[in-house]
Amino acid sequence: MAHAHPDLTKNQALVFGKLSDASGPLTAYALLDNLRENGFRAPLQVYRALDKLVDYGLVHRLESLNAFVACRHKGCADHKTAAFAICETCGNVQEFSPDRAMEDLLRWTREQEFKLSRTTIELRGICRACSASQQA
Amino acid sequence: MAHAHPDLTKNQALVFGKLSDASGPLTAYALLDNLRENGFRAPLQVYRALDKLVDYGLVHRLESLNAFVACRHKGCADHKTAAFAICETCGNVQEFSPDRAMEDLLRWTREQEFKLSRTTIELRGICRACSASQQA
DNA sequence: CCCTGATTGTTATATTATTACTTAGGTACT
DNA sequence: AGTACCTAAGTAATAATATAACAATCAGGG
Repeated sequence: MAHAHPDLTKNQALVFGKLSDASGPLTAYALLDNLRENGFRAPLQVYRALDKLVDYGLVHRLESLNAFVACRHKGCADHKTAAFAICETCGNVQEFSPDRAMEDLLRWTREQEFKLSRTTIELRGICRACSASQQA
Repeated sequence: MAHAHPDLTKNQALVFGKLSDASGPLTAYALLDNLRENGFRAPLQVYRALDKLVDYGLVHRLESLNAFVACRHKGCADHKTAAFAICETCGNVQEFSPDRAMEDLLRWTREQEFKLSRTTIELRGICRACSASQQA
């Protein structure tokens, strides 16, 4: 996990731990409930930690779910080109790196002289496993 | 505006009208406030209309803003490949159609056998006009 | 007329996120 | 030690976004 980021504070480490252990995305309030036994009492404790973790590139926000996932994608802190495929049946999220697509988007931003700060790419649909089990 | 969609109901037409007249994205509650003089009283009136309009492809939801824009992109109801560049300084939103990028994403979905239902592509940054005026 | 289905209206509530202010901990300098 | 400064953390209140549940209305077909 050789990411370039400062040491995490106590709350950041707790939130990152929960997200890393989770099998899928968690909402801020799900994190809060999971962390009450660790002394969390208020939403802001979660949101503040999430802000930093997203800054550091350790966590991604899924805009279309209002939820958060730990980054599984080596090096994504570097180039910020993560995309997500979200299964609407099982809720699983797969992170991938659509390099060609990003090239095209970057070409557009250069042509338009748009100074890109971040990119959201989220695909919604049904994953292979769910399609397979559905067609029974 | 030759889109293929059923006739709009009264509320749908009101909401679509406001969005078409607007210079940028509007939130559901901004729409509600704008439509009080037209008899709107409750959020659901807006949300229900928006659901249909998004279905019909007349309106896009901007996930990263929790806001909605009328579609400016001819034919987007057909292939659902709209992308948005959102200026964080002036709030303007530009819709475009990143065909190459979508090809790459579709290739990925085929490889993964992921049944795509919808795609969100949103770029955040600073538009040309705002960069130009900033550097004064 | 009566049934049906779609739309709309209304109230209440759930979910997500932020503002404002306070308290605590560390570091650097004197 | 003292204090000035900065970051993190705690707390309370509230704002902003979205949905559930149910009642009323309206149009068309038999």
